[in-house]
Amino acid sequence: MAKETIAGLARRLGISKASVSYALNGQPGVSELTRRRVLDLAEELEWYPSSSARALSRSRAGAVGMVLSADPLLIDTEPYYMAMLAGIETALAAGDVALMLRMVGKDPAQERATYERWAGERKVDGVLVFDHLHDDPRPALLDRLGMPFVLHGAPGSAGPAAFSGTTTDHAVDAATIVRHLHDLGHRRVAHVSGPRTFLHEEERIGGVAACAATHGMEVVPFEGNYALGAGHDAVVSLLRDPGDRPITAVVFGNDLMSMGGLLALRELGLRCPEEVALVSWDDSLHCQLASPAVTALSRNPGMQGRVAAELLLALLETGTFQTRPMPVSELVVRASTAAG
Amino acid sequence: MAKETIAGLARRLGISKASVSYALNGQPGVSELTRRRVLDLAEELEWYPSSSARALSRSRAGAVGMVLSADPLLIDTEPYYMAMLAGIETALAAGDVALMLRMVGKDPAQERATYERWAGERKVDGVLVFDHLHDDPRPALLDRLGMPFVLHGAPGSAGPAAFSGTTTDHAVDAATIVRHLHDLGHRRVAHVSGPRTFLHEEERIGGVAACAATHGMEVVPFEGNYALGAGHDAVVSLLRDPGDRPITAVVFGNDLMSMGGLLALRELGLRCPEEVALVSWDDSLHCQLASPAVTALSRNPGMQGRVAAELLLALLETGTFQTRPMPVSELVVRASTAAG
DNA sequence: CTGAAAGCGCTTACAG
DNA sequence: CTGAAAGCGCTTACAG
Repeated sequence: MAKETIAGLARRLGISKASVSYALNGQPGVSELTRRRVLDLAEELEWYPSSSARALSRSRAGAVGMVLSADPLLIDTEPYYMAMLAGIETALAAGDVALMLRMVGKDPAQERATYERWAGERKVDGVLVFDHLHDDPRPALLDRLGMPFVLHGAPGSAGPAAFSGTTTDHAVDAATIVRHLHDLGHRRVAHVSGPRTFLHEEERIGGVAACAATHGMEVVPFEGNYALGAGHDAVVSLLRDPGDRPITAVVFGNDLMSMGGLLALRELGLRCPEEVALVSWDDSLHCQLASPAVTALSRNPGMQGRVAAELLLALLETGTFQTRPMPVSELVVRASTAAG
Repeated sequence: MAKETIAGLARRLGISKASVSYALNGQPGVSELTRRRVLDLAEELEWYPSSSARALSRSRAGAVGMVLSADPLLIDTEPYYMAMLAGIETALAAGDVALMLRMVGKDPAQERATYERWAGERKVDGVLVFDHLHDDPRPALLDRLGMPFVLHGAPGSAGPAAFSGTTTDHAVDAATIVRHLHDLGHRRVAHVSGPRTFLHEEERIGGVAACAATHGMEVVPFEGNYALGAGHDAVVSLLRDPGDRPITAVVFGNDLMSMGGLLALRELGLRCPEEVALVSWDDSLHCQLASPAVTALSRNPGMQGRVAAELLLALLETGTFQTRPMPVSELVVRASTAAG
């Protein structure tokens, strides 16, 4: 079949291209009868307007982009991403916007190059950006490029921002975790965080320290990189040599590090939770399946993704910035912090 | 900055739009000097050609699509998808083609509607299709739509196909697993497969049965749905009441069902591997982290995704169908099948 | 409510 | 090697 066009429909119906266009887009300027005839014919022919022609004349791509910048090591194992993606796609599909996905390594230059290219080619109308960094160059870059964006996961401590984003109050989450450990009698705990270049990790570290101080607890910080091995190494270096005041609980920045920590405890012959309790800052199937199952903060990545996507759609629609705080996370208590 | 166009570049350089276009696209028809001046100016201005204008005039979207049609339950937990996605994106990025991602529920109508829409709008130049089904309606649909596609994971038994695809010889993989269990002394095993609507599951079931027969082993089949609960329920119903000839090993169609099976064994008080051995048809971090760690077939989803994407790029480039067999999978032996 | 026309920003024969 | 022009398939003021 030769590809049908709007001109073809117009000819068949004996009307002008403009009328067909108005009818299709719900614009005024056509009678209801004409509109119906157009819509019926389009359906009968299984015809859809060309996305590139539409994009060109509207100066709107009808798609948004997302760069997944992550360690190849993590990308295929971190369940958080996939859950968030599902939420994002759900919201975008509802708004009739397509998702363009790009995966690059941990090299920040590649992420920036992708944004420059997308902006130059007008390939996407906006982007979703993740993990607010210290001195994050991306907001300024995207502003310069005229590319609308939503920053997902900015720390809650930031004031009214010059851009759209979801925020999480990590200090509250930190307090939830610390209080839980305090209630169980822990007085000296370790906090194995992700890299401090992430603002949310800064906020978590501060939150854990502050809440611990309030409760007269001591915190030993350890900076990891979210990989399994980092959790393992952290536990080995923190717990191999207990000393006189041993650490009795470890809080991990994500589920993979928690799993690494669990493996290390086994190697060291330390029993969990009797000798060392574990808490993960992200919940996932890994935490549920581990033995002992790991107590974890349930952060609902699917919902977070959905909200971030909705903010982006709203930004594209109305041009106004919005900041939307995520609900406080819930701690799912499992065997790894069972009362000793 | 007002958005630069090809006309603007031409004016600045005092040449025609055509020359600029030829220079950018590596076409003959411009002097080397002119080409350099164009390229240099484009770089200086950080200018890229508009993707929609290009798509419209070339009748080529510069993107391919992928519909992830899966249970919401599985989508956020099945690591196989994410790994494959990474491989796909790697290949596409190298070919300068964008990836359009769409997630829909398990409803096949939604997947088909997406293809119809994409074809009508000429939003993508081709699609990647997964999981060859019995009487799969998708190849015929895509042919009718004139949409090039690659079918990933067709069974190896199919003859020279009328379309491009990667194939896996599941019978060989089945034999690898069955022989391993036979060597360990197992004579009565269960095979908890995925749905039989998938051709590859048919082939696996047949392969397991055939190889077992050769070795004088008995196989109890059980049809699952790849979800954690299915693995759990299978083990409960197969092993709760051992009888006189108990099942001593269970083969699961994917990692999630394996994990469910492991949980069920624990509940039933059956020791693994001493009383019941476990094998998973997919490897993942779950298999590595489980205790006992689960013996699994390592299928390299990243490589599979990469090859499928390369086939699609080749198809778009040359228009010729290719079938590419995947290498035989390797069995990673872990504690769940340790010699009793 | 309808039609003729310009415009979105490229690519590509076709003359020179 | 270069320039003027048509075309890709829509949208959208502008007249009627």
